[in-house]
Amino acid sequence: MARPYEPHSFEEKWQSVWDAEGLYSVTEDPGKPKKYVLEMFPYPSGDIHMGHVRNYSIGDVIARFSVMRGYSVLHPIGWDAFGLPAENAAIKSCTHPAKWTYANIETQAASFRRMGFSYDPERMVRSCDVEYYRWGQWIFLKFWERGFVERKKSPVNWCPSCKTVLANEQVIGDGVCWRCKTPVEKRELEQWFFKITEYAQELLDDLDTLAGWPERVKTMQANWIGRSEGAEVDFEVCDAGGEPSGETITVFTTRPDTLFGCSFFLLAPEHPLVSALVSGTAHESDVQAVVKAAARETAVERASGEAEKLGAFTGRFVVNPVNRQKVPIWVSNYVLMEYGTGAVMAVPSGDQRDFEFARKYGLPIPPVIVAEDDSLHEKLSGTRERVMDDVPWAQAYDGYGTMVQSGQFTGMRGGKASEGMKAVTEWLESRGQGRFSINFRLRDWLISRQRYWGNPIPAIHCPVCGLVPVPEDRLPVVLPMDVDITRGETLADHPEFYETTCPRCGGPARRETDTMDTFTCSSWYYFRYCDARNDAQAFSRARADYWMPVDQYIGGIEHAILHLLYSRFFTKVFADMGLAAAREPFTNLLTQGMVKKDGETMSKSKGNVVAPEDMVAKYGADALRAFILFMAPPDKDLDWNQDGLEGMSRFLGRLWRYVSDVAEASDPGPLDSAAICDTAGKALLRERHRVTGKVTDDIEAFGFNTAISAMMELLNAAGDYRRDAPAGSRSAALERDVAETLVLLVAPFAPHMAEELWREVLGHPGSVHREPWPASDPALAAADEVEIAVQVNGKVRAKLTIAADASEDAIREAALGLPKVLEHLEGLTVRKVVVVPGKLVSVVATA
RNA sequence: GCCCGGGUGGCGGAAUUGGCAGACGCGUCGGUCUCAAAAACCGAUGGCCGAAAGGUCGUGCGGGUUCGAUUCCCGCCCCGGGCACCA
Repeated sequence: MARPYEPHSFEEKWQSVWDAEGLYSVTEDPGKPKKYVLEMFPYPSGDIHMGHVRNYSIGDVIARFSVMRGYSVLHPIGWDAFGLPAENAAIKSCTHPAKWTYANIETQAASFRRMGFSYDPERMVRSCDVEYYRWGQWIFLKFWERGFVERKKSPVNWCPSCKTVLANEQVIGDGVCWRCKTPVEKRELEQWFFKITEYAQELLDDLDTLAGWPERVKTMQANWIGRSEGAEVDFEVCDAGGEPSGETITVFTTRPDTLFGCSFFLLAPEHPLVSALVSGTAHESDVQAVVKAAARETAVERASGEAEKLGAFTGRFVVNPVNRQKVPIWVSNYVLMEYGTGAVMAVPSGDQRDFEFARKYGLPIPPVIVAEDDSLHEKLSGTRERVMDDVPWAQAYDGYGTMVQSGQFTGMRGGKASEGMKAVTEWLESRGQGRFSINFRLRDWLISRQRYWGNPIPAIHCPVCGLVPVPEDRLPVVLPMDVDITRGETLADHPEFYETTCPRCGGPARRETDTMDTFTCSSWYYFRYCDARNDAQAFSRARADYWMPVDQYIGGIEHAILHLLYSRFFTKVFADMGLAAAREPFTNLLTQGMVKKDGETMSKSKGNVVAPEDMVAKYGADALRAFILFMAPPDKDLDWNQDGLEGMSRFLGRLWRYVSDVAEASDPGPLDSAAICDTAGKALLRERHRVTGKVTDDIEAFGFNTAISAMMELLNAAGDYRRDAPAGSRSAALERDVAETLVLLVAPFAPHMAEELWREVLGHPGSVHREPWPASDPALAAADEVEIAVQVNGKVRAKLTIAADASEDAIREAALGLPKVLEHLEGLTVRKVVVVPGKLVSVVATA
């Protein structure tokens, strides 16, 4: 009597065997094509959740499938182990972040192992290990050497809850911290930056090369980089007496074609010139009021665009270079110091914000671009001088149209990237008062953090020499373990750490006490995996060039900008440093959807967490893995439902029983397909080849749910054959072939059961996971007879069974001869017959 | 406001160079087995009308193209996500 399907009797056994056999250890193999399959490495939060199960199950199927398809597969795992939660947990439970982190890694790794994921154990990295982070420091120094590191004072985002600054990318939604969702504050601080803006253009351009990325991720990155084409225009400032002073303020504009419509000029409240312009004048108090009001606005208000537009006149003027007209300088809160130059030429007829501001403060709104169908078009067409100072419009017009009241440019076509835009810019350029310019929204990456549990920035502040890098041969700067985090201490509270001497002059100096953003650790870990135990280099070029780029990257959409943009930047700098050839890190990207419960994200606070461990305890890892992939396509959100898991367990049990039953007969030897002549046998043989082909195609297209459906169909067909075909006529060789095929197909999804069946039940000596993927013969997959639907006037009236290779004429004739069809054609004349071979016949008839 | 993604049975979902809507699974109902239950197996299962044969409606809504539309086009509605005073 065959054993029942009891996953707990063998799942952990095989995990040990696989480890002992070194099944997942991989080295560079020039004889095979390589494939680098990578899931985003996890933060060791302690317990695994369904999102992990889903993410890593997807990767594991792709990795195992790729091995069976003959690739040399790199499939590593590691831990993104620095970060704030460890500090918070340490404070809460009076322990050390390191202790908490390493303990979590241990439990989480055990859970991953219990899921049966196929990771190369020799490549595991932990970003909080000095063997790893020392190379992060080395990279920092190399970036510094090449001019990509900068320490500067600027308005930065401060999270009051995390008590540290954040990069722009880490402020999400309505101006809240990406990690704790607290509204961030602006502070003027001196901080460390990576000059990611130097790569803005390439980061944007190369999105076009990423054919294997979801369109929306590329769109989000493109929007984030925010390239604008336009011009810089120099405006001469008038002195207090209203006479041109020779000094200029430059603005960036995407619409130089509207320059003749500039009726006022704006400065951001934080603009350094503001106080100089108004100090001691009658306008000072009004302007200061606006500046103070702007400073009080929270990031949330300002970012949402809901803050009311406030402004005050400075009493001063600039000269519009195209018409020498004097326009008043105002200060307003809707001008951002961070974008462009912090100064704006306001064209209220062409920009909605300027329009609203002009209406509020009674400033002129001279039209300069009018649409052909606008009532003003006829009135102003060809008018060079300004004759009209207001518009009968309810809002600004920013579309294309004819330039009016625009001097020698009048009559040209205006609008974005228009003829007029080019002509005005060229004219300015010829006079040295402007130039074509490109502006990016992307800011430099702020990488310093005022936190303890991170990678120390290898820099020294010397009162004599200034900022001095820690010399390469003195790396690593080791993170001291005796900082008392339970009292909220950071490195800045630890003189033993920061008191040092200057490497350049030898005098007393202070070591930098900020640590690096954890996103710096995750920006290059996939390079380290290629050569994880190298203690002389971050990684060797040869190994990196063998494995990189990652062929398939899998992770959450929440990193659409953050981690994925930073990693692309690192990879480009590495390439320019000659460290590796790849200019893009991830060739194909799969962003998996969230796992929810009753439409909500699972969280402890909502009390709706379904623990994967409980599911494994009840149904085994195989059922859980297969089920979470069966529930929905990987990129879609899914709602957890335990009943379905039970169903998956049933399917695996049926498969187990089928293979066990078939294996009871002695091995009949290889199948001769040509020997299968009976209808039932041929049908099963066809199904075996059809399904094999479909599972192969589906896995390649990430259609894991339909791949599993197809296996179910094959098992159903095999069961029907076993049940319905007369005992004497059944082919043992066919059944054996179908059983083995099913085991091979299911191996990436349910690796333990497949292994138990393969080795113990079917009696093969080696691992199923080293077997070649089963082949599908399209000739055998094709049916020799097909059923065709016959429609009369658009409605299916009959079915026709006919040879698959029947000619169109034969199909037409057979269809028109069917009794049902004749019945529906009675009294009608056939006007047209459409034949789609293999699909249907459509008869059109009228009275 | 702008940009993506989505809307298909009781549920998850399947089907797209336009060709039989609802594969596969869950659930439900009925049956076999059992003293009984569980497990397992078999069968039915979009709505409406009908005893049945069959008919008819049906892929968010309204139009259009076509022999034929879940699929293509036009105009909307709803849900989810991203961006948002970016000059």
